[in-house]
Amino acid sequence: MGQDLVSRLRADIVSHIFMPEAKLKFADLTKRYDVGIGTLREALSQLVSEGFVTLEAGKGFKVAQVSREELIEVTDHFVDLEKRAIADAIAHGDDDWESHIVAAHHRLSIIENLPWAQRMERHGEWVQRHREFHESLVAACQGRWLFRLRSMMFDQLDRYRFLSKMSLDGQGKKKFEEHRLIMQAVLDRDVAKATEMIEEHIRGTTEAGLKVL
Amino acid sequence: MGQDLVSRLRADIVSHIFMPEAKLKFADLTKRYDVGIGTLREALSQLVSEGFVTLEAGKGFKVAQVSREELIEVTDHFVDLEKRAIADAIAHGDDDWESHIVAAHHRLSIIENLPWAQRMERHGEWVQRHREFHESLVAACQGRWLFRLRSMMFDQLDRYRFLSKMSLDGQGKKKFEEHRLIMQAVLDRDVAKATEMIEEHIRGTTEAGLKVL
DNA sequence: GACAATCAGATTTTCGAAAAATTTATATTC
DNA sequence: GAATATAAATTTTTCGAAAATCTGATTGTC
Repeated sequence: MGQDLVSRLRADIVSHIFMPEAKLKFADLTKRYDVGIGTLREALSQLVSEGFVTLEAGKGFKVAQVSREELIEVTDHFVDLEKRAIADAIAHGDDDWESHIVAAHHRLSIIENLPWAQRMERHGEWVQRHREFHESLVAACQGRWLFRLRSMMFDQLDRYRFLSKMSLDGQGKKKFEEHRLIMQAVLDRDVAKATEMIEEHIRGTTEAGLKVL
Repeated sequence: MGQDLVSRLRADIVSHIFMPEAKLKFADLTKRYDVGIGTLREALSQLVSEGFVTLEAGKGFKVAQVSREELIEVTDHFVDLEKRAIADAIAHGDDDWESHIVAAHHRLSIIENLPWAQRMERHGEWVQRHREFHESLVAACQGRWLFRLRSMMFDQLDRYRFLSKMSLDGQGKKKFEEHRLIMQAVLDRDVAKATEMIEEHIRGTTEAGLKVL
């Protein structure tokens, strides 16, 4: 399915299998993903609007750059949007929303509790479950564009989260504890605490990323 | 060129040539725009990420809905982002930026000074020049994502601007004067006044749109 | 040697035909 | 007559060949 190809491409860009500014040639990609040129082109042009890929007319597709400046800006936008989305979700969330959060957190904690080496092996899964956990927190957000914009920024941060993975080694346990506390604050419907913790959580990761860039 | 097709499609959606929720069939579109299916698909999938079109797997493309709720939400996001972008642009803009604003305003005023009937005839051009004027105001904005997000919301508002066109009949002169005053405030580097005026300018149009929806 | 023109190879872009899927219409059964 | 199954028609989706474009090397000229 098409949407799945977009996700696979994005995942490969996020995990730096395709390095920033690398050329994305159709000849290579059709082999790697076993799809036709047209299908690929459609997926890539979607990633252009998402900001992961750039397209220069006649010169083809390239992986978008990463930079300190962008990381800082994206972090600021994400923190701002995420706080609002969390508040919105806490205001509107029901029992179903709560139980989905608990479930997503459990799935994430299974990987986060693994020994370091194993956790690294399953980094792709971690990214996925981490995304799902954070998304579950704001799933009850009523503002559709608020949700959309914050998800866009979250996806962008995923690229930098991978970079910070290296300088993050010792911090695994700390991040894990933060996830639990954020969940608790959200379930307690404590907007002030939840937003404050989220901000600290995100900015901490960004700090680590800035060290590598 | 591909990008141009995206613009033409967007313009036709904005101007309600394709009504909200209307099905976008390839058979029709290939004739209308005289391009192949693949090219069309690429353009449409870009409009999906922009939020103008929806895609249900296997069921094809449809024009995205419009609603009071969305208009209100998009307005709020746009006002917020535009104010920040204007402040950013005023902080960084140079002489070149200023002169582009004056030029864009002049081009817009040529159409806005036309008698009502003629102005309506050239509504497509007005939309384009109106976009260019507003974009020129924030062109010096350094935050690339701030610029991007605000442009996204501006494009969304274009859909509703068309709706408000009808209930706007008497207000043409007022809007024209507002554009001049906003330009003046920006050129004076008066952030407080510029942001205040922009907000009033936008919310006024949204009010008109809400009457129709 | 510096610069422009030319050409071959590689890459992107476009297109429409074939395959897959969905919807609509028709027939069959209870 | 309603419900289900079958067939036809419509529409979407995929794919790769052909056209257009770009890149880089080679040749020729000043």
